[in-house]
Amino acid sequence: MPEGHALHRLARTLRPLTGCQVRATSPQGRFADGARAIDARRLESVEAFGKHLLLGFGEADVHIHLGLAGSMFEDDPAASPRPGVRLRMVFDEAAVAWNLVAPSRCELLSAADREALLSRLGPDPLRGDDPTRAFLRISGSGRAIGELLLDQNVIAGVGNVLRAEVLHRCGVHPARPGLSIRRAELSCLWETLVRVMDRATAEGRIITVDAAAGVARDSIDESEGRYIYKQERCRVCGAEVRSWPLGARQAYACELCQPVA
DNA sequence: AAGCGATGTTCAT
DNA sequence: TGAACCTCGCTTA
Repeated sequence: MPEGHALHRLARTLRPLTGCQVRATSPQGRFADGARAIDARRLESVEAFGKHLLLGFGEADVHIHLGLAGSMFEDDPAASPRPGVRLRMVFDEAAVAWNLVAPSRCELLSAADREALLSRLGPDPLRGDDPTRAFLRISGSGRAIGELLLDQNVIAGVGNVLRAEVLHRCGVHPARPGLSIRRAELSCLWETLVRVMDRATAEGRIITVDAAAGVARDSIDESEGRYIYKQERCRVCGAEVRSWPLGARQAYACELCQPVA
């Protein structure tokens, strides 16, 4: 289940296929027209912006958003795809096939559509973007920082796990209004996002707790690799973690490490 | 076998 | 503010 790092990781994996010709189909049928439109074209570009993946095929981009349940996986070009595959792209020159399952979005975008999408997204910590715009949005808003972080137009790529972990790392309570967040806290939030998301892109999962001495990082269980998300107790101070709905998702906070004032 | 939640978003009310 | 949607895996029976 993908936050921004998963899409950037996917983009990194797919990018070497640039230049290859595609055979595109929609076994499930719901992207039949789109598959026909890109069939036999060459993949020209692969880019991730926040949680959005854009595959350039000539004049149109395929726009993929995995949503909550979507995934992409690789298999053998000779394998018969399962019926639920929305888009299957076979790259014969690379002897590989890529399958898209259960996306919330899979559509063709014109250049204008692409521009419209990108212009509304906030800066992306994984693209080396300048955070100034995000800082201004937050400083000027009375909405809770926990809501603002999930707003893709404020910062692109942050999901519920990153929200919880980054606010905790920086000692910022999710319910504090954006305009109460101090400059140093804004910088901390952005720098922590960059660091955690870079690492998550490399490792394929969001692990924020450092490995103990002598413990191989690979052996850290995902649920134990986080300070607060879905934890019963804060992994820094041991206090009970409070959890409540905020901005349509469940927020988590340690009221000792993240004072409301 | 059935139900529910999940790292997400959009649309309807 | 809430429901719908996409799929899968985990829990519950």
